[in-house]
Amino acid sequence: MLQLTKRTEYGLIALVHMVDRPGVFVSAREICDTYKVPRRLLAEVLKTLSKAGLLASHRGATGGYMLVREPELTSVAQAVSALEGNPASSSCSPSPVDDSNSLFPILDSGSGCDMSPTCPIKTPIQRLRDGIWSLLQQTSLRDLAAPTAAAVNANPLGELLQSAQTLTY
Amino acid sequence: MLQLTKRTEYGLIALVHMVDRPGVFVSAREICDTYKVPRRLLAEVLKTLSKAGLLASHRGATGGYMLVREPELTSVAQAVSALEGNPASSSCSPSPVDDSNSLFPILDSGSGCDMSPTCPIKTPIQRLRDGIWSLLQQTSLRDLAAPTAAAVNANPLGELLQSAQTLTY
DNA sequence: CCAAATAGCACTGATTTGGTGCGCAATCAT
DNA sequence: ATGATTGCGCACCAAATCAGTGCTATTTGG
Repeated sequence: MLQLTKRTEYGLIALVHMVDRPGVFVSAREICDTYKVPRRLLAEVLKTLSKAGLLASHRGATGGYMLVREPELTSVAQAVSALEGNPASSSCSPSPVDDSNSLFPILDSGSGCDMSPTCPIKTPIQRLRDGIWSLLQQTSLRDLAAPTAAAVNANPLGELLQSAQTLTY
Repeated sequence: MLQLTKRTEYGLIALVHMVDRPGVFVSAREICDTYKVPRRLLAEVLKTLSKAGLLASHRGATGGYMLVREPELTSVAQAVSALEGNPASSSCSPSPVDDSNSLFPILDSGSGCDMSPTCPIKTPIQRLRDGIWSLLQQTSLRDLAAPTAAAVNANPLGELLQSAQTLTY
């Protein structure tokens, strides 16, 4: 489905939470106590984000996780890419890319579609995915945490988000 | 996963195919013979799109399916919405909307999140979804079939698609 | 009448997803 | 030192989703 998994949602919750706690290690306990997400699962998610290089971890009594980079330097796409498998493993997609340098395998182009050259939707589907992925790529954790007018304007999402309601919660 | 299902891909293939066959009923056989998609499954998909009001069907020997509206009046979002369940049934989402008038339940706002008011990602997640959905909404079958410069410019996807390669297949 | 096509219903196997159990290793406060 | 706290690694499970299929009935054009 065209939907973020719970794991990804939990991951984004955690990441956004850490945007407000720069420079300190935040434990999984603190996060799950705050947002009522399954502790064990959140731990798994944080572990993954850590292995993906988005978070730094520290063990021990006062341990936890911390953003490795500035919030504006980490994109939602990186989190999604880390938490959900390789999204390019679709029928109309290039063969799986093992290039660890590529954080966005879905963007890699190729010719692995078994329906080509007759498939009329190959490129369209890819364009669709590229569009979605671009959205995620160009949305930083900072944008996600507290979208300012500047962020909205500097971001391709901005136009789309103009009409989005800004809730106070 | 943040990915279109096979059903949706097949559906889009069929829809795009029909963009090039305006005014005539296209059989499932013709489509699956052309693009090598499972016949039985494609039939199921077309049935669904028909029930959703995107396609008109005609039974009998020369029967088949035909686009109900002009290709620019049907959005990818409508197809996705018809072929994949209600995408709003997520944790940070409003309760399922049974309003049949709303083709895009994901866009409906509400307060069904069981994590509010502490959840800091509720609105961000929704904005993300809204952004993705807006992309799909504002991409017509025409855009998908043969994106012209005009379509690209008139479409929010345009900016994102500028860098997308235009393959000849 | 027959062949071709959609409509309806039900079903299956494989994969993904959400979530958990448990022991080990590191680290800090006392 | 030592125990409490925290992350780490590995394996596991149940439910949901997904891709794909079987079969029959009904409509319709030639």
